[in-house]
Amino acid sequence: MSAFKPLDPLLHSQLRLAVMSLLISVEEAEFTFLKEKTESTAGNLSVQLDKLEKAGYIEIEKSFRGKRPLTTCKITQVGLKAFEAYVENLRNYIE
Amino acid sequence: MSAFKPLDPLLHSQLRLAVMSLLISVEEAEFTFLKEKTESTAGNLSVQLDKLEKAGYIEIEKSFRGKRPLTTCKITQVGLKAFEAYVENLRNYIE
DNA sequence: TTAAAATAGTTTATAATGTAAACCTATTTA
DNA sequence: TAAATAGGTTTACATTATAAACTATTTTAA
Repeated sequence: MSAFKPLDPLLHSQLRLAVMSLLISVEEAEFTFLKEKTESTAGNLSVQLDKLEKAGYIEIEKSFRGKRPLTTCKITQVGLKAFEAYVENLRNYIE
Repeated sequence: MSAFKPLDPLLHSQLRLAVMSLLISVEEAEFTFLKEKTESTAGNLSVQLDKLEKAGYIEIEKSFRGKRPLTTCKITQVGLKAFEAYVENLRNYIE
């Protein structure tokens, strides 16, 4: 019942979890927005977004706003499911 | 309000979190009990218990049961506070 | 008008971390 | 008495997280 199931290592990471948490509520967010909200460095954020994308948890779209590059992220269905499963699992550890 | 405060790295670890979770409910547990419940290897558990002890989150007592070594762990007040703070913080990420 | 600073990131190097394999010592069993 | 079991610890390795350094473009200041 309250067995400790493995916690998805992709989500059990402070910054990636914060990113997913944000993406769940806004459903589309810019790189700079995520950077500000998570108070992370750009380098760290860039790396972690890549990992989430490679896992299929988020989609990253690169475009331009005016003349400047613009990176936009949104959560996928796979990502949403994974997040929910992670939270459900985690509850057995903290409740 | 829902800022992402840093998650205590000592607790944001699958095995250590499971151990703390167990110790909160039983308040005294043997090495082998923790090993079984967490389904960890002895080596891994040994290392993680050391870290928790060095942080002052648990107390480890070594004795003998009959002729065999017996390692008993219990959570400290510091550990309890840290766990509660961790969980409180974590809620901002997952709720 | 060109040097400096800012924007929006990516790549790379490093340090920390988690994990299991290998190891140790004593005890029990065959 | 040899082999297996109990109860761990130490160590080596591979994975990670993180920030520093870097790239490329654009805006601002002198």
